[in-house]
Amino acid sequence: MIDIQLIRDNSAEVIRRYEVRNFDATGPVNRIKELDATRRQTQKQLDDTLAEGNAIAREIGQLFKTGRSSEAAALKEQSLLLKQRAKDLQEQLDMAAKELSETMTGLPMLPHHSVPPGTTEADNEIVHTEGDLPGLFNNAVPHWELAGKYDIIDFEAGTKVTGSGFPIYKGKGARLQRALISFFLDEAAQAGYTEYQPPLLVNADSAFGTGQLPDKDGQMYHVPSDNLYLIPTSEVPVTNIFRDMILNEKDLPVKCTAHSVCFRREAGSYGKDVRGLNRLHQFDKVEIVQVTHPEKSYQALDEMVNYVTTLLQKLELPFRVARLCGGDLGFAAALTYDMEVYSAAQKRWLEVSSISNFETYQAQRMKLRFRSQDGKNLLAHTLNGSALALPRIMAALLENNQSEEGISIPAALQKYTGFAIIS
RNA sequence: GGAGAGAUGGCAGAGUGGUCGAUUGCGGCGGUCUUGAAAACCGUUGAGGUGUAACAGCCUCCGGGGGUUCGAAUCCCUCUCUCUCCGCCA
Repeated sequence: MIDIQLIRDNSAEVIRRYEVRNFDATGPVNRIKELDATRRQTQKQLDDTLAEGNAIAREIGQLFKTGRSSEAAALKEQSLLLKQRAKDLQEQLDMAAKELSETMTGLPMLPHHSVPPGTTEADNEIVHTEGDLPGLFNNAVPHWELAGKYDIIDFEAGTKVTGSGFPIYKGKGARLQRALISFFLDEAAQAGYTEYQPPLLVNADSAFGTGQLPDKDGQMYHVPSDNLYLIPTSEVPVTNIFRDMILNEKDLPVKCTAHSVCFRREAGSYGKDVRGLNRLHQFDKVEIVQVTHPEKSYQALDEMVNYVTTLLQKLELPFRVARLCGGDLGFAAALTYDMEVYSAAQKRWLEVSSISNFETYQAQRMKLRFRSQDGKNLLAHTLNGSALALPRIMAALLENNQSEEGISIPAALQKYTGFAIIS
């Protein structure tokens, strides 16, 4: 949710900035201005009515105290009239406030100035590429074949036990998965992130706070008997730890990391996107989350991109960094960098991390504030990124490191796996 | 799942229909004292909205929602959550 003050101050500028998302905000913005004015005006009338009622009630109290209760009848009648008027005004106010809130939450985050124009991922701006692009991988076998060859991931068993998109890792495959989780968590701890183990189910308030509800309702698994949602990412429980909080400025930035299993319904996905490990209903991910001072959030975003870069370097995977264009930018994000690794057999880039600055979008929804040095309560900025999502890292490791002898494990991981090769 | 108790400001804990946004203690902040610190003493200290040049003023909020009343933190209904006991159980 954007700050309504921006619309009050300069609505034309707001509309202009939305253009990079290919979004015409004229209608909603003008409606918001109307509703905002109505709301304030009605609020004033209501307050005055209530003030008058309070004065009369006090007066009646005095009459009772001094034993002149018989004189209160006229005042009581007047009070009842005011009460009815207040009720009507309250209804008007509620209607305006409700529509205002709905219209506000219907607006995506204002894009950062650096967001490039464009409509699809083809328009994303590649800001960095690193590592040897493996031309030598002409005979590379895709990971779903390697998985069977070395008996490390059983897709069929997963389909039988649950359904498609729920693979079962086995033997060295399971061990490699566990190694990656430990590696990522240890690295994050070293970079100053505090480790959390959050719940995998969240309530509706939390899902609203980070922006999954109401818009991405269908992407989450829902448990109706308890009205809880399986988390699509640990961003949801971790960021919501700070919901309805006023932090001290000196406690910023807050840096958290968490491993969790993630659940996504992925309704509407098909084809090569869902082959093998490319897109799953259940997968593991280590996430990093920051809550920062508004003036330092872009510095934090750069720091997070740099941090994920070091992970990919240690895993010796070729990768590139893309700044998402307006059309590809998520609803809640002001600026997002995608990190993509090259997958030798599929010969394409796989997104393994998405690092976003939400500015006040989530903070506004969850009332996450901090007390500044001059005593004001201001909205904080929230950011998060994958560091990293496991399945596609696994896919790239398998495909890129294959040889006649087997699949070699990057040096940085060997102390976690306890083996150097899968053969 | 069954029975009972409870939910008040950062925390602890009063308040049971009429200036109660709420006594008090702790904590926090500012000050006096001190070379400095501690102790002591004095003052200050919730959030949101509206309003103002800035103050002031006004409104709302005592877990959520609804009701009774001229007037509710206080009475009634309902939901949620927490605690204790029993049952079940990794």
